[in-house]
Amino acid sequence: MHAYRSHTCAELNKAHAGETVRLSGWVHRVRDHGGVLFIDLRDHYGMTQVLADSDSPAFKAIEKLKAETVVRVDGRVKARDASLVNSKIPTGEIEVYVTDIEVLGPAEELPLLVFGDQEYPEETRLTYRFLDLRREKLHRNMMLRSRVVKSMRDRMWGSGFTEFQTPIITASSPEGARDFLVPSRLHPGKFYALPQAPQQFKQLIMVAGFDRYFQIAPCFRDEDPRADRSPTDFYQLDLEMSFVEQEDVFAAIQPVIQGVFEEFGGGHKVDAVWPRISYADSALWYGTDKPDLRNPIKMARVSEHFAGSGFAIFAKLLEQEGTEIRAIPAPGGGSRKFCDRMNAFAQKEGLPGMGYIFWREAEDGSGLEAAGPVAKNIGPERTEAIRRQLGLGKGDAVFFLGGHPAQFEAVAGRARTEIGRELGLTEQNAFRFAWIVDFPMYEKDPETGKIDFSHNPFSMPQGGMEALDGDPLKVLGYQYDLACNGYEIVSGAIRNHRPEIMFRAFALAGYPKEEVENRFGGMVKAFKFGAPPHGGCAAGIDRIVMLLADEQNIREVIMFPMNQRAEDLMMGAPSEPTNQQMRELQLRVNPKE
RNA sequence: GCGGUUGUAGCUCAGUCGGUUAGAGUACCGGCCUGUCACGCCGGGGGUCGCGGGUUCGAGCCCCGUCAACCGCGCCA
Repeated sequence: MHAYRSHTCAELNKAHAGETVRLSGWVHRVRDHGGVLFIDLRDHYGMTQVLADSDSPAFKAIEKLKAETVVRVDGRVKARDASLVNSKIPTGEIEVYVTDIEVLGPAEELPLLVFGDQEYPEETRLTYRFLDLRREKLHRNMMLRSRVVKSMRDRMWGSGFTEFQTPIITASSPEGARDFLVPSRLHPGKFYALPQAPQQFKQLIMVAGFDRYFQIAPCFRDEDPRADRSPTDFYQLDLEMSFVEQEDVFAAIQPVIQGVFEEFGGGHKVDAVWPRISYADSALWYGTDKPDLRNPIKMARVSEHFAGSGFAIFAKLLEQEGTEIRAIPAPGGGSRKFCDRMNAFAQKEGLPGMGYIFWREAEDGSGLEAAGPVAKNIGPERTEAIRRQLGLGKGDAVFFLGGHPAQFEAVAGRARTEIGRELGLTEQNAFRFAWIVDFPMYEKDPETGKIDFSHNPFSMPQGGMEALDGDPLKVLGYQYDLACNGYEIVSGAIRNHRPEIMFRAFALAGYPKEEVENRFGGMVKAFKFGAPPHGGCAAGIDRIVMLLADEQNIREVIMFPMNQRAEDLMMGAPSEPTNQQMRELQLRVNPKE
């Protein structure tokens, strides 16, 4: 017989009754009844109840077992009496009467219990990640992740993509984030960088003529984390294609993403038609470039109704260059209490507040009445015009925000989310997708006035060279994101494969030709020797699994995540190097102060 | 770097208006129990109330500072 097991803990059923078997696993739970005791024995596959009574030679040893001890048991499969069947587990029709037991791995008192659904602080969970991973939820999440990655890989192969690996220790690549640097021993004072994405490599793979590439690629960024953003490193389904336009990339990736969401989305509705929304429209309608389209609320410009109106705050504001008044409709939000609560929300988010109007039945029974301070100030005609523009009626409300859009757009977006959620307007059990397109190539730093790339500098500007002769802030790129339920899950671009357009594009952002050649010399050189037009994208695997697992935090779908301060509490990273290491690298720590 | 929330037993939490010996559940230890599957019953050990200072006759509770964790902003696809 095998040293450890003849079956897994999920395998046995009535058909095995009478057989002598060997199982190994963790002691999940012990139920000691004195003369008879039960153990739920758990392994990766499932759970089997084993038991012993005082006649069993193993009884004495079993009595002493503690939770999470790893044991090997030998025993006889017993069909359970009909009244004793446990329908909750697949092995519930049988149990194993233990004749011999061996402790393979003893366990001390646990800092975190594996059974039950007790919640634990992240610090404990991360320090003892190996215990947390034994628990049902994380174990399930990691298995889901594994299957999602396999499904993506199969779908990519099925679509004619080939998989290649690119270097991890490489040169700095300007995706916009901070690089992780690795000191070079052979070249003291010089550093490698971990790739923020395999961006330049995959473009070079296209130049090398491979046509359709993909990779499940680790990406490294030295930035602060968020609940939906893993610090230090994360994984992307990275792909690149030659001789394609934007719509070709969409057509290639949509079946993969849609297929994965249909396969693993737990029956949630999955959009088959993904609208294209311009960056400008997305900002106006949703206050973000990653809108949650399950929420039907669409914001709108309503400046004209306030210009020269009796609502002095907004009327004055509109006299300034570049200001707007925007409205967030709130169907069903027509109560003073709700409006005040949302106003308080806006104030908490750092705005002076949101004016509002809501419509109710007039007290004298004469019909519709507009309530709220804004309605009084602007008068009935303007109020009615707003109501008509937004298609609102009795029981509905509308909130107003004014100023320079850049300053309130993001808060407006969060207020939209909050309103949709509070009023129950946001659809449940659905995944809603949209391509956000036409991103601006450049943005102006509000403080220094300096023009810089707003996203990836390697994107092809729409209109090519000629477009770069006009106002840089008006130039759009062939750059796109896929938004799903309020998360950005894919990002990509048609690349700029023409060196002369690249130099011009970088010059607009203030980078001289020499610097471009210096920093991206390898790629620029490659483009001089016959580069195909190409483009691609990368899908955030952690985020996709997070959505599929219905988790709010990305750490719930990563096997060994960092904490909020980018520390690995289990492995003790980062840690101090030895003196010897520092000497070899010819480095010295220069402390602050 | 900034803001919010939290910090009490191994773990999850309660702790009233500032008042006498800081509680519960769970885990752990001991005892009882032959049909449980979140087994049950009896008993026990376990506390720098994050840390430092202050106010007070008296602080887990109030004040100041500080540290840590998480969430958010900045940052970042």
